Amino acid sequence: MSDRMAELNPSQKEAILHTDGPVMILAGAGSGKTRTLVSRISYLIEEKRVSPSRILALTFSNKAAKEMRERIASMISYDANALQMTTFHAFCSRLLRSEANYLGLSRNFTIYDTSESKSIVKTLLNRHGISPKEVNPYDVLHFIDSVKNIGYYDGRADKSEFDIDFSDPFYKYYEEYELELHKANAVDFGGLIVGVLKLFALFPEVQKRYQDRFEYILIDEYQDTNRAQFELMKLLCESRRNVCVVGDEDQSIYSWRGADIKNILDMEEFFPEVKIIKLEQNYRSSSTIIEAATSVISRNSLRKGKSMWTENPDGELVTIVENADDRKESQFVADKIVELKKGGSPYSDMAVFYRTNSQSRMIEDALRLKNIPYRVVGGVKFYERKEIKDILAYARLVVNPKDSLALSRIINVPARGIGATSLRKLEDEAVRQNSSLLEMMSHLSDNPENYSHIRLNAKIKSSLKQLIELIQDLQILEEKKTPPSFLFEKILHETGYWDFLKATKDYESLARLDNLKELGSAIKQFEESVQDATLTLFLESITLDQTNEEVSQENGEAGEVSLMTVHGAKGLEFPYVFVTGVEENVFPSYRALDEGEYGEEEERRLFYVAMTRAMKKLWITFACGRMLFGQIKFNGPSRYLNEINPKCVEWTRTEGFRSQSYQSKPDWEDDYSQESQSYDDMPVYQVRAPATPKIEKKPEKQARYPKGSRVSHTLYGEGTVLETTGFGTDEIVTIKFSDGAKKKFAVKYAPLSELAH
DNA sequence: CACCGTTAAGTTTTT
DNA sequence: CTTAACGGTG
Repeated sequence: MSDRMAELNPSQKEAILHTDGPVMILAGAGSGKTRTLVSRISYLIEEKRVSPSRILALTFSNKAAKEMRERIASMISYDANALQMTTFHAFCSRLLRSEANYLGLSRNFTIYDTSESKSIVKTLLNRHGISPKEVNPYDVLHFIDSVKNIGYYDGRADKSEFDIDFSDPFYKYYEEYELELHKANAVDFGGLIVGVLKLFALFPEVQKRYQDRFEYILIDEYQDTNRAQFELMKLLCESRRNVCVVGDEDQSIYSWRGADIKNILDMEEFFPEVKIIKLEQNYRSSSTIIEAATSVISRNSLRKGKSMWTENPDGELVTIVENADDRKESQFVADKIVELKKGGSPYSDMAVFYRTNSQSRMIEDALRLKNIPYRVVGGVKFYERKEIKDILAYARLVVNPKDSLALSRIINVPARGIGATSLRKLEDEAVRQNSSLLEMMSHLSDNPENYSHIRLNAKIKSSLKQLIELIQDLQILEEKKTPPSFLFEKILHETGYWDFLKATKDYESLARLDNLKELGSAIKQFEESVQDATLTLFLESITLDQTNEEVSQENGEAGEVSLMTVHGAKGLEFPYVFVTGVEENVFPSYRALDEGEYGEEEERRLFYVAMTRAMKKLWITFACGRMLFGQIKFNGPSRYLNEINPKCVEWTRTEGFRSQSYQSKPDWEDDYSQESQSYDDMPVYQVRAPATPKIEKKPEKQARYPKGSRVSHTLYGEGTVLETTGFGTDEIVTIKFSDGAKKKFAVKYAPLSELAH
């Protein structure tokens, strides 16, 4: 007991000892949140003698769940496995499987991921004769998703409580979509949560069972929960009200998935007796980094207001590095890593962050060139590869014969002569009969005489029969609890998939064979690590936990540099951090900027998360030109760079700029007095003219760079304008540079300046 | 029905 | 740069 408390500050202790009744812990970045949570759980178990099986800890991400589970295991002597510590989605999935019959599901239901949901929406639209160009499937899917995120489900009694336009044509698609999923014995991500809400509402005795079971409930990453999850929490803790939520509104970065800041604000409304504890002391970062991050986040208006402080030393300045292009940027990062390594720091102390997964490629190239070991966290979409999805579709069909989406995916893979036209005929017939595709097909196969209206040639009929028999064989084996790995091998070979890949002897097919072998070992590994490993559970783990168990070959003491998106970095910390691609339209992303102020604030929180991962030293890099969609774009430095308290940063530039006239360093020193204590009220200084000017310039009738002008370009040097079209923001110029190269630019984006004649 | 090549467009983040 | 979608040919 004394051990556990010795290193904790008073607020942390309070958070641990205040076990009964609702508690909300507002924990700033690096304030020892996980340590506090873990100590709280072990205190409950060891001091308050609460059985581990009666504690439920829900997190948002698998990573967080895993980390907490490991830390708990090392802290308590009890069996940590009895502890329910999972993500909301995994918890709900398991709950729904064991109570499936109540909702008319089978316990082998399939979980559809986003791309599968999208396919369903597409077929629905198609059925209405609507092309994806007329109605964007994403918009429909987004509507459906938001309906579920606020906790609505079809047939809810308190309909009017929900801000949904029930006459919206999209609502009709929602209803059809739900029906379609139900027919397929499938549930999507949102449906997992809402399914439990519905179950509890319809069957109070079931709710009671779970209420009684969990004496203490903890919720981590509370700022990322949506309304549906909030309601789930309420339903679970209703009787005892022993709920502890931990979050930080400044790190809320999932509003696009329905995360609702209201969950933090409403906590007091629903639990008036809630004890609010703030953890504001940061133990992670240097004081300079804290100050830099605070100066950025304080510009957000949507926050409860928390003041972070630290006793840590000042440390080094944050370095902002300007690069000519994304390649130079990656090279800078690689060079710096080499330098740090020479200085004695292990690779595992360093991390490189980026906004989007696609940005990792160039960084990987640069690291590989210098033989720097690295691991990409999250990014690799192993389970999104065609061959993997194909084989898994077979597996899904075996487990859940109603999964018509899976069947239509593999009906002609490998090629069986059943093309789009035949498939359409079969699907139409299944819809007509209101049965699943597989069910209809096996009727057809058994009694072909009843299906003379479907014109299919003999070859197709026989290959259908073969396919159905294979699936039925596999189903029998599956029911007999045959090990998943055996089923996998059988699928791979008896479908002819393996031979079909083997026959095509190109480089790509070889890689696919390798991937399938890897899938095989993943299944083996799953079998060994989970008791009662079924194919259903394996498939579930794939959709719900995409954090591939990266086969990290430990590189002795030095470890590996970690590469990940900023979203993936949440909850982690590293002594040396590089935040890359900090440019307008990248970070903040152009997509978020479309959403206006709300999107801008969310990206700012994301940037704040990125900065606060760093312990000792933080580099923020941006590239002047970046390859995007196969084109070089000039976005200019991110607006957030201007928001960092200039006292905390130093600016540098790497080589590679052709033009000497280009000046980027702000002249802050002049306007920004050293003695100024409060920078919050200071205006935002321009690094240079922003790429997309906020203030509309009065429309110029004349082109800025008429034909024949002499101009200078940051990257390509000096040149002459050959042709000019448009004016104002639409102005396009074609420039011939001194080295003879001709290039076309949008004046709005290109870093051009005029040269005197 | 299968297999090219061409063209157009692009959610960014994750359960 | 990627991928989906389309159109033409065998």
